[in-house]
Amino acid sequence: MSLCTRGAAFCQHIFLGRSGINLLLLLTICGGLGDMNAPVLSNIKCGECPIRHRAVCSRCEGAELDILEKIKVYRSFKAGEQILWRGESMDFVASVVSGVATLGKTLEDGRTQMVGLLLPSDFIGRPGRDRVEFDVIAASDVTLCCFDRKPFENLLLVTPHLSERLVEIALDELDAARDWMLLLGRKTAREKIATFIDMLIRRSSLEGSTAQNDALTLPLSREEIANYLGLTLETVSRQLSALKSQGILQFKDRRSFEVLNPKALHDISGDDAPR
Amino acid sequence: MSLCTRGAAFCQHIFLGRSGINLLLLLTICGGLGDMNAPVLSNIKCGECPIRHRAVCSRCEGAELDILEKIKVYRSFKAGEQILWRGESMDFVASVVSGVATLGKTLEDGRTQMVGLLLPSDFIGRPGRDRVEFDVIAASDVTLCCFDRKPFENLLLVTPHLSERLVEIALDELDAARDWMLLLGRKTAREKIATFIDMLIRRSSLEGSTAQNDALTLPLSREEIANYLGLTLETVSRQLSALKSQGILQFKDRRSFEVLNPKALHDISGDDAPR
DNA sequence: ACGTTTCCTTGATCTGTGTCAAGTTTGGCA
DNA sequence: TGCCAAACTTGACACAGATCAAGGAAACGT
Repeated sequence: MSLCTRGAAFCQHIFLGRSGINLLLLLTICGGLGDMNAPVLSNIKCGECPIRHRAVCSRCEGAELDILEKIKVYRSFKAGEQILWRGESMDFVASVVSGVATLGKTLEDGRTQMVGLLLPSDFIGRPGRDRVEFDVIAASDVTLCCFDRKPFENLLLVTPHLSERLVEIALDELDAARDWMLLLGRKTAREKIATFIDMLIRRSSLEGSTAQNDALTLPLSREEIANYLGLTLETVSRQLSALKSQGILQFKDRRSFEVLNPKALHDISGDDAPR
Repeated sequence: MSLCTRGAAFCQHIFLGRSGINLLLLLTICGGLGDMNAPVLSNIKCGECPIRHRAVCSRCEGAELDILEKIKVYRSFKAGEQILWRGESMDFVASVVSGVATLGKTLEDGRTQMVGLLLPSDFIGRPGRDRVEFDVIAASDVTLCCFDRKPFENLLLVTPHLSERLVEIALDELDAARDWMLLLGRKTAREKIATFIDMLIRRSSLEGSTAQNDALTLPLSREEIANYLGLTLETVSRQLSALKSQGILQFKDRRSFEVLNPKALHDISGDDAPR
């Protein structure tokens, strides 16, 4: 299926610039074949779901959870696959169960800026909006816990636990977006990189996972990091090398590394409290 | 009560070392004299309120409006006055009735980035959060329609028209923040200025006001524009001069100007559709 | 195992915007 | 009315980061 969606993207861009065709294909695929290349993980029981504590459903219990359990569908995407196109109407909302996805905007001439990073437990979609304002792309293999939009919106109306959490999530995103505006507008390349890694540390410590000795993995390629930070991939590479040669980071391979001096890193980031 | 909180914020800033003196003056004015210089406009009847059609109360009618009418208090601030301090607990929420306010974040060394611009009908404050994450400053004389936070939050719980609109507003802000991330991360100085003026045009055409022949007023100083766009004030000045000498803008004085060629301006902005 | 491709690093150079420094205009106030 | 401070403009120069270019290392398909 990943092949198909890519094909769709292709057609779309050639013929329409944006809209109809790929939707049709997407629909066919999802309805018809299911995810052939991207294995459809069988739905995990909500009770055993690894992202339950932070996801949109975190406040729901008992009967509410049973309903969600019934209408949810897991869906997987291969790394690089496009999950949603800008301007497309969005027929589902979802939580990220595993993997990393990016929200991106692009100028006509191809310059792109990432406007959000979706890590496990993050939410895609908004009540009352059916168009996405950006592209959503799987940065790694991604599994989503999807709900058809209409049923989900109906459920929202009668489930305060759900809508409350959703408002919270939206406001958190707004705060994050504003922090990022400060970064994009005023921080140096060095500060940007430090802030980014600092954020990875914070985020990974939140996931009650095995805090395996400060070992971390970059969820993005150099180019994607550049798009997230408003830099070029060369500058990202140089700054990472600088942090490495200063003994602040140590790389095991291109993607995984250890933070030898978290304090120094945070000082460089320019943010105040460790929060 | 606002006086006390301001006092607290004041001490904090003096001791932490960030732009002390003007705060002292500000305190004297606000605390000592009350808002003498900033005349408290007598409350306008909600029915006659100029921002009703877009503000948080826009969906309310009849009984709901009566309640709001009863708990609202107008409050005015002089240009330059600080309305809220970052980290301060926020004991009211408000709609901007007239004037312009800015949301700003500052790095330790004084670099600042504006993360939002509040024009008439825009809303300050969020349900479920009592701390502000940025400074709010009156860019011009400002009048706010304020509600004490607690009563307002209680009202939210029983007034779907209000909470729906509030969610909408939060999501609009999120979209705006993301557009701004693209601007900050990827646009050139020239494109930034063009986008900014383009936004002013759009915003002013929304206010059903007298569309007086494309005459517009910059709501911000050069330095404030620079902070909004992630530039320096010199660059802002140069880019405005460039647009002037290219016959795209014509200035009547430093703040008010006419757009001679809106099409060219929009093309420069790099955004796609005129929306 | 091999070639091919993709991703990453590093170097050399260029350029847009920041920085520093005068001037100039404007508006408020005595 | 004229002075003064604040706001703005303009110029000269510096520099962070972009761009252009070359090469290296890991991943992938055959």
